[in-house]
Amino acid sequence: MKDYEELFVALRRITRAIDLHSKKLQRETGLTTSQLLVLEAAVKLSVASPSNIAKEVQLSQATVTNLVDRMERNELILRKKSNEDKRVVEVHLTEKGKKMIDLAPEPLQAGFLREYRKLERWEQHQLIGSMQRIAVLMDAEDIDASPILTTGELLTP
Amino acid sequence: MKDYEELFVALRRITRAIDLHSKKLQRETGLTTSQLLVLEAAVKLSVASPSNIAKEVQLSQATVTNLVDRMERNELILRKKSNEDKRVVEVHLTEKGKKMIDLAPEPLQAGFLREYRKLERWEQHQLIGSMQRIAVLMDAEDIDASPILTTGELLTP
DNA sequence: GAAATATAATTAGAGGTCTAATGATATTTG
DNA sequence: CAAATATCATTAGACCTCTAATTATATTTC
Repeated sequence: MKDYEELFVALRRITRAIDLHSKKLQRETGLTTSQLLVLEAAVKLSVASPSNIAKEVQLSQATVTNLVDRMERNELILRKKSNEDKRVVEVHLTEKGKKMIDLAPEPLQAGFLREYRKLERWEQHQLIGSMQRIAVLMDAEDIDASPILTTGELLTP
Repeated sequence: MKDYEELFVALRRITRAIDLHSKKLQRETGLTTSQLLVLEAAVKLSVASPSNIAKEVQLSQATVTNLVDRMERNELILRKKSNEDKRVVEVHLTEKGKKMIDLAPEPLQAGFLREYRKLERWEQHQLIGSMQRIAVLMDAEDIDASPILTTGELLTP
């Protein structure tokens, strides 16, 4: 039993729960969690370009392009080239997109939120603090990350 | 600003950090985190069938089949039909697979583990406790999850 | 023992996510 | 101004993940 195993298992359970919720959201509303976040970011940002959205929601630019593609196909947003800078694409919500954002449920499980809101303020803060602490530790660069495998023969080309 | 937003952001950062680490692992060793977990489960379980592995690592059976496919292609494992029950497939490690499991790094960032191990025992337990609490809340059924959208017109067919 | 039901695994299809390569514009510099 | 360099977006190619449908084999039941 590795020393971090409990933590790892809990992390995986959470990750999976979030993913499953996203899929459920999609079945019920047609929008996944990521799409909803991008939609919200597009409203919030004064210049809703893919790169700005990517920064806002913490995804790569390529992933945002992918999500925007799908939402454009579903007529939730429109792409428009910027006049100032022709490299830049502006993402605009359609009427349908605006309706969607009003109607869409929260990106976290209703059951979870209900329970979370029952907690004392200090308990909520403790949870947030713990998660942020882990997030910071994980974001940190893997400074001493020298490749462990150097045999070559085991690597997939 | 929604009341749970900080928590949500931290969760997303963690999820992403884990994913990025998995991709880095793959570049360096050819194995993703999920593949490594499946490999370890196959060693650990007395009957290493896809369904048992799925239970062990908390993934769907279909996902495990997918991972096993890839690892079979990379000659890390072999499939063998069970003699007792012809529906059952047994996953066996090849020599290459065994070597791999010995050499593979931990499924969490080295930097994270180093910092984590520096924490006092009670701090580690607090982190684990918080994570488990969140995991439990999220796993719980969405009991009152009535579809919020019922207009139909907004649904993707 | 044959029909109905159940279980194991796989396949099909849809998303999500990333990096690396490419294409289109802008900006900088000799 | 023209060439070199930057930046923004998209495309290509991998992999992960899921649910629903399908296939093969077991088990149950009449």
